[in-house]
Amino acid sequence: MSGEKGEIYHPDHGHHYLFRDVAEFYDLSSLFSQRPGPGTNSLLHDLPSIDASFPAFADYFNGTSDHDTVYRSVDAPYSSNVKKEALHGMDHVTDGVICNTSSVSRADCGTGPATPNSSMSSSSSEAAAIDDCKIDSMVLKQEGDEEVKGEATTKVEEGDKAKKVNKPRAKGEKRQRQPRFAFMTKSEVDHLEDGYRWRKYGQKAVKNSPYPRSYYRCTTQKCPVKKRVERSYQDPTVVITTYEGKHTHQTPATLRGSAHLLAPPPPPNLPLHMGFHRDLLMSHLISSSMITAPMDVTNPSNGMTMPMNFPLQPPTQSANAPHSENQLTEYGLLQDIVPSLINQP
DNA sequence: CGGATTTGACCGGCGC
DNA sequence: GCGCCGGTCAAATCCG
Repeated sequence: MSGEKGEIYHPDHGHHYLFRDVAEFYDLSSLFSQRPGPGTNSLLHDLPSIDASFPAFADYFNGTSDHDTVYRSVDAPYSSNVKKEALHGMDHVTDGVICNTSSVSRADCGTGPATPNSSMSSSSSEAAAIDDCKIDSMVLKQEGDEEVKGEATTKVEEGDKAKKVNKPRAKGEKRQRQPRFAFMTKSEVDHLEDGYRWRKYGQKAVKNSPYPRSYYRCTTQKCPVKKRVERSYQDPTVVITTYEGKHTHQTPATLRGSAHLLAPPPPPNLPLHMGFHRDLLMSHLISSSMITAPMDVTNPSNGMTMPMNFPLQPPTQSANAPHSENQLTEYGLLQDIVPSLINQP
């Protein structure tokens, strides 16, 4: 494992949680599967910069995960390794995830047809969006879950105040904010295809940013999921996509109008609900992990507000190359990396 | 013509 | 209390 890395960022707290390889990513993603009830999970509560009540990582997409957690904070010095090690005892990463994801990712970012196994590939548009490999990087960003944060939440960040609706509501009734999860993606396209169908319902100018924020709703009936898309004013090449809520349906975008493109169900050894989000995340992860490292470290205005002086593997060759070259080399790198992912123990 | 997008208005929370 | 601002609504418009 070399060179793969990424971040999970908690904007409320201003901390990034780094992972250096895919194994660590899954450890990290496990973090988001921690959905402790009140009074549980004291280990996580002890950690300096992450909320123990994060909803399941996977839940933002299509289901739940069974992972447990390990992570790292950039701000909090890596000395949190102590806790990390303590948390390692909780790990029980699900098997089979990486393998399937990798194949999907390769297909999604390759030039050939997507693998039929991929739920991502089921949407021609999204496949195209990812196929062109405009997505250079990604940061995973957790915005917290007010519903489960409870007392642990002390302050809600700007933009995290999804609380009002114009529809009349019962007296004193507050809108319950759904769990949120945000990606920071280096991409030329604002609205990244993610396998679901979205309807834009609003656009607002963002304070202190020249770029507007767009609001989307999942078009699936009764699905409460929304997402916001905006560009980072610090780095216009970075798109911040924030998901809110949890899809109530299993099948992504292909539900409508493209039944012929529907991917076959995932292999029986994989939970159905793991299909899409895993594919998406990993496709992003893989592309980003190979490309963004040097930029993240050297470019202070790339949309990440945190210093990037974390210990990382040396950049890949593409990492030092200009973006265009990155995009060119990504295919090969991606294909190179896939076997290593598959072979993860 | 139906669905998606645009865009100005409106609502409500929050800070001062 | 007031103004700012994020989020949403909904009519108008666009588009396939």
